[in-house]
Amino acid sequence: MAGMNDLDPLIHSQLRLSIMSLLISVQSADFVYIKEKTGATAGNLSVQIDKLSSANYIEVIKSFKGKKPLTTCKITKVGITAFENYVNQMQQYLKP
Amino acid sequence: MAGMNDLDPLIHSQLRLSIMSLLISVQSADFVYIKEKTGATAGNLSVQIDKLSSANYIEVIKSFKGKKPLTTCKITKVGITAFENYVNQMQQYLKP
DNA sequence: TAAATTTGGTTTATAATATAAACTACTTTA
DNA sequence: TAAAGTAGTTTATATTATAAACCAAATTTA
Repeated sequence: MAGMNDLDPLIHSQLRLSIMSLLISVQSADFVYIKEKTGATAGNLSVQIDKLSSANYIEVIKSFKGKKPLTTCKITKVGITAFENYVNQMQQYLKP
Repeated sequence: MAGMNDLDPLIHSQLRLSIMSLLISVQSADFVYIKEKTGATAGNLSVQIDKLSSANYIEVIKSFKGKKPLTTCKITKVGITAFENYVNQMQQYLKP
């Protein structure tokens, strides 16, 4: 509770936190995998991936797996830093 | 990332998390004190205290200090449990 | 002592955010 | 070839957070 810095709102949303939490521990993950892991709807996931991508927290690579579209996500250096900051900030709330 | 349980939305909001985090470590705190510590506006604080109170996460006691109204907040047992659950859940996101 | 300001809030309106539903484009299967 | 499935995006709506406006009483200031 000392500093009480604001939590990065871009990471703080339930779904975006799940996405970042997942991507921090893997090389990359595709749309369907993230969807399954997080339990998000496709629409919501699409929107939140866009936001993280716009902030340059993640990189989105669009390709094809055979004839099906494949959206692959990777966390960026900026994203890693932002997530680490979020973790530190959040810890202050959890153990006051 | 294993279970990926949902975070209690009642606690997850930035300001309500701040309130709960503050109240978990003190006997009680009054409106003005919470307002200063969290940096919230009075309006927002009033609304969020109501929500936590409605969920029985905190107890709100209205009295007077001299001639001025005094709103005192205390975390309840329900609130303590909810906060502890939130902490455990959040930890899974922070260290995947 | 009357007017202005401060205190301690609540209520209401608006902005931001999350979510769901509908839609697109293409592919596979019956 | 019609129906169903895959992999998403777009748009509309519900939820949530925030700010602005307001209120009543007390206090300060001119």
